Amino acid sequence: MPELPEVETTRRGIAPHVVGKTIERLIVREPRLRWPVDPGLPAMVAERRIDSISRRGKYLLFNIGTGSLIVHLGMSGNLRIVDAEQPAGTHDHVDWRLDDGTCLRFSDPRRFGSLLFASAPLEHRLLRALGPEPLGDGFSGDYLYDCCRGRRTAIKQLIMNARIVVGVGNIYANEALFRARIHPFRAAGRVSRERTEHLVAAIRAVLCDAIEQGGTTLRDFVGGDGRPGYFSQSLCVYDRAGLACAECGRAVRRRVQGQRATYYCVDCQR
DNA sequence: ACTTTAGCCTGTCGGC
DNA sequence: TGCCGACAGGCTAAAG
Repeated sequence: MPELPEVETTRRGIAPHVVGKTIERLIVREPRLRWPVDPGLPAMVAERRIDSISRRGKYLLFNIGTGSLIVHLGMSGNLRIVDAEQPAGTHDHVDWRLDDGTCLRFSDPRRFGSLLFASAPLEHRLLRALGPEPLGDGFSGDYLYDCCRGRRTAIKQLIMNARIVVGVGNIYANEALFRARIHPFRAAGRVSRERTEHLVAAIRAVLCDAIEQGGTTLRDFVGGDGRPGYFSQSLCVYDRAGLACAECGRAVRRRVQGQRATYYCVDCQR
């Protein structure tokens, strides 16, 4: 499941193979993604040089002279460098054919991913209202504390809200709350100033650790080089219902919160 | 203004 | 062996 560390791992994996090269042809085999891919998109990017690949939250931006090609991996998407001769499989929806023969392939079984073009990507409807980057200066204990004021929503749901902070999905929200020893169901407005500081530090730490380990592979995530991520081995609570908490030994609890699984330690998290 | 819910998709897995 | 329902989940839009 691509969250920020997986997207960043992908970015780092593919950048050396595509930056500085020119898109000879963009092949869209399946336009039915999260939003239908604009039929005019291949023409808009053809013959353009990829100057850089940047990331905003979970979006990857292929910066070409006239704007950016925006890619979101959804929950099952991946981008890989493949041999152009390799036949496309059922879920290989898009190919970037580059001028030196390199082929970048977008594969996404569940088709929750997206592919769009914007001349000013940060002003695009989907990116405009995003909160600060969790690893940037805009995300601080003060900021998060301000966001929590008067909110009755659970702290876990608040940190997963991309308008508050980007890139924190279910896995890392669970892990960060465990590290910060905060109960996921606690009302955001009842988290102390000191604890929001800890939470910010925990979110940063868990994301950095995951990036260092190439992301988390649960079933099918692979980076741009096709290798899985190893952070799964470092998970303390996620997907560990019934197993012993690494801190106190008590069984990790699983509860459904807002349609998604929440894992936590009843003793360690308050 | 905030909070909740439905919906988009398909592969995988447990139960029968 | 095969069928079926539940589950996985980021994100938006609409409803409450």
